Amino acid sequence: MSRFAAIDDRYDPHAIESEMMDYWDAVDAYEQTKAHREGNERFFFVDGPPYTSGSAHMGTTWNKTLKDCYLRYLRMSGYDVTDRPGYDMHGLPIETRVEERLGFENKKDIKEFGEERFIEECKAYANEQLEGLQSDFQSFGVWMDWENPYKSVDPTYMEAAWWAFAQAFERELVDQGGRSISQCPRCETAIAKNEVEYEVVSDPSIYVKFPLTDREGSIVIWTTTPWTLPANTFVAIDESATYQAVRVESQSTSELLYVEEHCIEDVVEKGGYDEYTVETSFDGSELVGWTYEHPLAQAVPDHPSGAGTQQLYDADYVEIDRTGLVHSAPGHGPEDFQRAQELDLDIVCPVGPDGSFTERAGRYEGQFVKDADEEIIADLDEKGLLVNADTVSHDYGHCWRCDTGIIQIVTDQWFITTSAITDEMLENVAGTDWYPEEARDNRFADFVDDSPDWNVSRQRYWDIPIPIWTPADWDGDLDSAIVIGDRTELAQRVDQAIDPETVDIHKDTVDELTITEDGVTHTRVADVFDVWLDSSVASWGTLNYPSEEDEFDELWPADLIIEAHDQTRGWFWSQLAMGSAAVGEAPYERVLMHGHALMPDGRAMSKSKDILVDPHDVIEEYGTDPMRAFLLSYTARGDNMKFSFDGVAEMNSRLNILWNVYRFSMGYMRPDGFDPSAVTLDDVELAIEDEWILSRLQSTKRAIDDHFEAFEQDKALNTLLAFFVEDVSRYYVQLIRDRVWPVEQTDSKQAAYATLYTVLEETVALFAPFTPFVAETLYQHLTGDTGYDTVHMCDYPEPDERWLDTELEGDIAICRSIEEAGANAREQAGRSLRWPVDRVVVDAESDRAVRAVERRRDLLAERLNAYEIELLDPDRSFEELTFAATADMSILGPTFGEDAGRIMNALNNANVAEPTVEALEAAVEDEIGTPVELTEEMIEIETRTETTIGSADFDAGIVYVDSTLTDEIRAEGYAKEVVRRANNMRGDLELQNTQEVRLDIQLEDETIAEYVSEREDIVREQVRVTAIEPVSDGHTDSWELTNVDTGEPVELELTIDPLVAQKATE
RNA sequence: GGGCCGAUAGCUCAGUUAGGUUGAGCGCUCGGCUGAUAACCGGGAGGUCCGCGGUUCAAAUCCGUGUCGGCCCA
Repeated sequence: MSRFAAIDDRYDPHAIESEMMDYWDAVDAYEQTKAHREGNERFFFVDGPPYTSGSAHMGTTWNKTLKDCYLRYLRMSGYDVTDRPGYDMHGLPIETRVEERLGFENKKDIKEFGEERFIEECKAYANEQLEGLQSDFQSFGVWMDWENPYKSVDPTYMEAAWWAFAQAFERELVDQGGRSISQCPRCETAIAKNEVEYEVVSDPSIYVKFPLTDREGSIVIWTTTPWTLPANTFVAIDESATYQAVRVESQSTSELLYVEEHCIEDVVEKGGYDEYTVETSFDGSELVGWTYEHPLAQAVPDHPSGAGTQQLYDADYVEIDRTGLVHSAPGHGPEDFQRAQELDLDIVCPVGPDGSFTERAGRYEGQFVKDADEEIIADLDEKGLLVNADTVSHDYGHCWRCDTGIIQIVTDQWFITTSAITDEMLENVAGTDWYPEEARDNRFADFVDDSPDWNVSRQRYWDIPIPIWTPADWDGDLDSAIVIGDRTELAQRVDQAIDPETVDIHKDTVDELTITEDGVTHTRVADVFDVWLDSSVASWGTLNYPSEEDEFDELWPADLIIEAHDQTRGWFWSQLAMGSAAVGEAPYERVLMHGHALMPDGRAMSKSKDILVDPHDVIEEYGTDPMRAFLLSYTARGDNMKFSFDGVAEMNSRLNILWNVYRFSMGYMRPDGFDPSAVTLDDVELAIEDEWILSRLQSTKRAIDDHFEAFEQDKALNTLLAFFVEDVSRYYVQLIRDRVWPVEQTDSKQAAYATLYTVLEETVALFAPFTPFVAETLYQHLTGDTGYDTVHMCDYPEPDERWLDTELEGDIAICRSIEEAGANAREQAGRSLRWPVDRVVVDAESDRAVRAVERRRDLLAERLNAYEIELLDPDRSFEELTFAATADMSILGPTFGEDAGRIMNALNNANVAEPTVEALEAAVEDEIGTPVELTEEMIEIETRTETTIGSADFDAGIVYVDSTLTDEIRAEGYAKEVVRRANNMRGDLELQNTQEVRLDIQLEDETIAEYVSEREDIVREQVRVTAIEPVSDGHTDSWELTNVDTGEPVELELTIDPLVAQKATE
């Protein structure tokens, strides 16, 4: 592309995005960019693998966009960055999708279909989904190593999990045995607590009497799961609570019930008893050891009945709620299980993996547990043990995939005993840096501290097989179990001949393999891993460890990971647990934890409920760069992001300003043949505004660097946008228009071009990590064949002290606030900026402001269109004014205490003729009725004018605009009115900038015509007029001016004739 | 039920570490410019700082409490 080639009139994100995609492909931009940094310092980033189900949602889009922004930034900063994307492709969610697809209802269907075929179907499904995600991510402009993603289903990766598990086993952090787990009865597998989703459902709510066997009466318990009563083993109470024996009576009966004292009324009401009397009080501790009869003793003859069962025990999970006595079934609930282990009680679970009662459940055998509730309640009623039966709406856990209500049962599972290394994990966490920092200390550390052992086994098909082989009739002794750490070891030890390079190690393959050692044949345990274990090994799996060792030795642990806050329970935790268990270290050093993408109204997005914003729709409507800019302009440090279409549109319009500034610049540089390599900043004499914008550029780069260092890409982007929109577009470009307009190649013009070029070239590079498409387009147009093939090969621009001048920046900041006030004052005076004013008076209150005005008087005069700038230093003030004051509360407050507020108001309202403390004291006394003693520190005096002169405050003073008319002003003003109309016509005629014309001016008012002719020079220069003369064959238009003195309308007719010769050269 | 995070202009967010009269962008509105022109620029109006209570001369800011939203855990 040739330098300064014309760009489209309008910023069209879609057009440039598809153009740049093709361009990047054509020049191998990504590959070149990576090669460019090869051999530099390495940066090890690990991509948290998205799950391969469905297409990318807004949360994933935000996540990947953040990653892309930081990776591009790091690469431009010189690092050789690892950027291998990953995909989490195993697990129950994919199994259930495939089951749905095949029309399966439960595990039996899978067995009939064949495990091997089912696994193939899962693999095909996961790969299909992966393709969709890859192309989504690419369309978001994300640059990662798409040719070479890590996939959790590749044997090389699966081996990383085997290796880690074997390490943990060697460190004696693996255990096997019965535990209370959450079971999905449809999927027939244990599911992790974090896979349980809560939904409000209606369940039975029953109060049941358990008759005491060593004394009169019954204890009362409450439960929402009648089906757990067959497994009742003990009842828990709170030792420190007070329980009471209550005599309850109704028409025919009178009986004694034991409940916690605060629960009596509720139980009496529920039982429908007419009267009650409290007979005795007991400390909770007195109840321990009481015995009762199992409430379903007849229906369930084989109920838990070992030593110590059907007794009352203290337990810390008891809440004073309902009855204060808690039915405990260690075969179901995890807390009950744990307490029963402590108490050495029998643990009985009469429920199978499919949720139906086993023979130990007696009469209920074969029924699905929830279906048996009704019969159990009826049986209790029949025996007179039911106090009350009702229903309750509450949150109940459901399977995350198939939405079936989960049940708690005790089954044999494999664990990594993370609870044994809690301290080590906490120590490892302390060594990591989190952004935001509080997330680590408040949220993550708490979670780590509380986390129980990690159940890593699942009774399913589509995941990494647990690499454990055990002898027939294994007794549970871990010493006789064989754990395999990789494929090479597998090939060496199994009885069958396999090739470690090609063997697939999914369940269907490894289940066939046996290991015979010392005459004993071992077979593999049937379970597969929890899918969370897959991604927990990503930090070495992504480096192909253990099959390749070099990269692991050099890079591990990860320098950075970037994920959302829901990963505290997920990937942040699982990686820490696995790293700690296998290697004793955290696998990451820095964590950037962002929030969730919410709906515009603040609701959570939910695909299943069809509450979502689809990134594809956003891209289609606004384009990728505006979407990226929007996403990146939000803080990535913990907070959620409310998606906003208006926000994306806003970014679109900012990028449009970017586009227009480049178009404006190149529109002059091109015809002038400006050559940036021949004319550099060192070759020209810079004007004050050139020096200023160059300094602003340095300050901006410095701020952006600081923000990136702190993982505040939002502030970096907002700083950059503010610089470009406010400093470059709104100020610098406005200031240099007059310098680049003349046809002549002036030194001033060259200086402006050299400056502008520097600013533009560095700015596109600064934008590159945020909005790669528009940055690339503008870079290519700007540099043509002289630059890199892609802007992403540039070094990220660094501040250059040589151009930094903070004093000048301060001056201009003050001048701009004076200009702003001046504009305001002009509005009051009713004089538009096109008309010059005789004088502007700046009443400066600070020495800093005085210095700025003294030094930048010319600039101010030009910007304010004033013939003269009059400066009043802090000692002097503008006559014809009254004065007011602003209170300084930091002094007023401590001095006057509770009166300070009233005095402040009085001061703020005061209007006095002299700027003295005495005058203000009088005014304040007048208002509040009591005398006060003020000092100068308490107040800041300001002026107020009531004359026709316009005035307005700025940060450090007041600006007055004197709009008195003079003939000189009239002449210039009317001439500019003509210029405006003439140039309007040039625009209508679509004349080129350099096109010269002849102009005929017809004004009906002779006085005004006289004024215009006085300043013909202005018209000639600003309309590129060669001659002002009668024109017979031009384009004519008529206008209405206003007579500034009378307000009367004045007729103006202009005729323009473009010169033919000029046309030809254009 | 518990932990963490959040609530400030019509919208999106700063300001809370360190108490001292609440800011920006967008939108709205009025205007300017008319050589970036379906662009660009300026002025203005918009606030119970979620409610209640407390500490303090003074609270958006500190403390307590409630409500609503998000994440996590039960």
